[in-house]
Amino acid sequence: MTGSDGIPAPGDVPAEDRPAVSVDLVVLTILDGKLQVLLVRRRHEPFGDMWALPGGLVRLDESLEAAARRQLLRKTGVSDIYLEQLYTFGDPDRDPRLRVITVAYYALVPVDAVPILKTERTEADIGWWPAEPPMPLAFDHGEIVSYALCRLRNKLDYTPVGIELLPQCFTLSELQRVYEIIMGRTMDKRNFRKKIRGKEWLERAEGTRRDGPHRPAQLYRFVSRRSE
Amino acid sequence: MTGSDGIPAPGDVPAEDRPAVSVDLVVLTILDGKLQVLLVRRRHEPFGDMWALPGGLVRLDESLEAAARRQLLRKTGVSDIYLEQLYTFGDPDRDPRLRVITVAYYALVPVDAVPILKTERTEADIGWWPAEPPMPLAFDHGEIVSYALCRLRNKLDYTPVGIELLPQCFTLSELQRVYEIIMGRTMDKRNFRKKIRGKEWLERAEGTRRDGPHRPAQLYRFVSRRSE
DNA sequence: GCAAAAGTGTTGGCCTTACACCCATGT
DNA sequence: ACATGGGTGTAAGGCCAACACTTTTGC
Repeated sequence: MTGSDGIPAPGDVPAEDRPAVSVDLVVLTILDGKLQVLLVRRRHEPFGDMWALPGGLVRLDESLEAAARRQLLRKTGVSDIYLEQLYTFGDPDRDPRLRVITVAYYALVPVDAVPILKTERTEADIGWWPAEPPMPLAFDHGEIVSYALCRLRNKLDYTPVGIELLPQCFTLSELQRVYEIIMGRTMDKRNFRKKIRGKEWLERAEGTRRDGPHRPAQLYRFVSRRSE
Repeated sequence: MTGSDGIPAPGDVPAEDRPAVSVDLVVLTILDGKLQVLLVRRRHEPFGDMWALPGGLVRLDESLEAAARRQLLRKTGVSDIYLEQLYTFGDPDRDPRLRVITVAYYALVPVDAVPILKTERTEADIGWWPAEPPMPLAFDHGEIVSYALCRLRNKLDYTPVGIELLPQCFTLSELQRVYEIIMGRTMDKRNFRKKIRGKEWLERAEGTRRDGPHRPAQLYRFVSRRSE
């Protein structure tokens, strides 16, 4: 069956003329005062021994987001996390073996929510690497990471994205540090507090954090988050 | 060859286990004082006789954007137009026949740049339809159109998107009308002019437009656009 | 008592909004 | 002359950036 306009219906295209479709994940966290991205080491050609984004092929019966969550769970053990579709990269030459179109997602995880990866990476084949400056990655994954960082920064202007990088309770200074790390610049403490106090997504939690020879800090919490 | 993590390399997946990949286009214009979207009438099941977004399968050797431009050229005869990737829709059930993942793009065209479509649609199988209120469309195309409108409105806040809907020379009133139509609300003439005058992407053109029993309007132009 | 981070207000500039009248032309 | 859209300024309020000192604790 062919459309009246000469365009074949999808089912008429031989399956071998179809590209493969994958998802790739830019999983970001804050570690050592820097944005870090989760990478896996490739074991095979092409790009053997290079670092790459975690990802994998989309199964025929799962949605794109489900595929992304499956990869995330497999690599990090975390589920129920902030995940957003980023962009779809489909340059015909991005994989030298065959045509692979990849739908990129990005995820933000509090570093202490990823138990497996809290240890230093030694020579394991998965680990956190600084998101900047860009390092050479397999395929077009460097470009995908840049794109994710760009999106994250824009998004921070109008949504409480920093939320996802902190544990349930946190101090305002910790939140400010997250913002500073993402934006790559320092901010004024009073202005920062003025801006975010009054946001509807923030509320005081009970208790304080005392973690040093100084005044304890009031704890805060995000309203209506996972586990509420 | 199988990855050390048990994940098959893309080439190891039988081609028949791959989804089909298409692009769909949300081509928007302003016509009759409304945002209108270009639709084609389906001639076959499923969704026979319903209206749908123009689109088609991605060829193995072309990039996603190239596929989108090819479809755009085929349906409208226009090339060299503003085109942006929107989102990728991949619900397993979005096409009842087989798994089709579609990468949606949106495009903005000045209505008078689409010669074929300036006529009313009669009973042709392609034509402009008001983008709002939403009408029932084939597949998940209604959702895609909503998404495009949402994106367009957000984008208008910080980029001169309205550009793409106007001919090369235009009056400030015409530009304001574009903004009003996109945003769905009226704006104050003096404030509007204050805001956009001083934008670096706008410059006065020579001449005026006199098209009625009233004062002629100064023409403006966008800097560094196609044909410059 | 001192080191270290927590906490707190005011001011000036800029941007956004609201608002009303005269101008140039065609008929 | 009049009808029609083109064109212009000002004042008030809100938002953002700059800026310095006191408080509470552990040692």
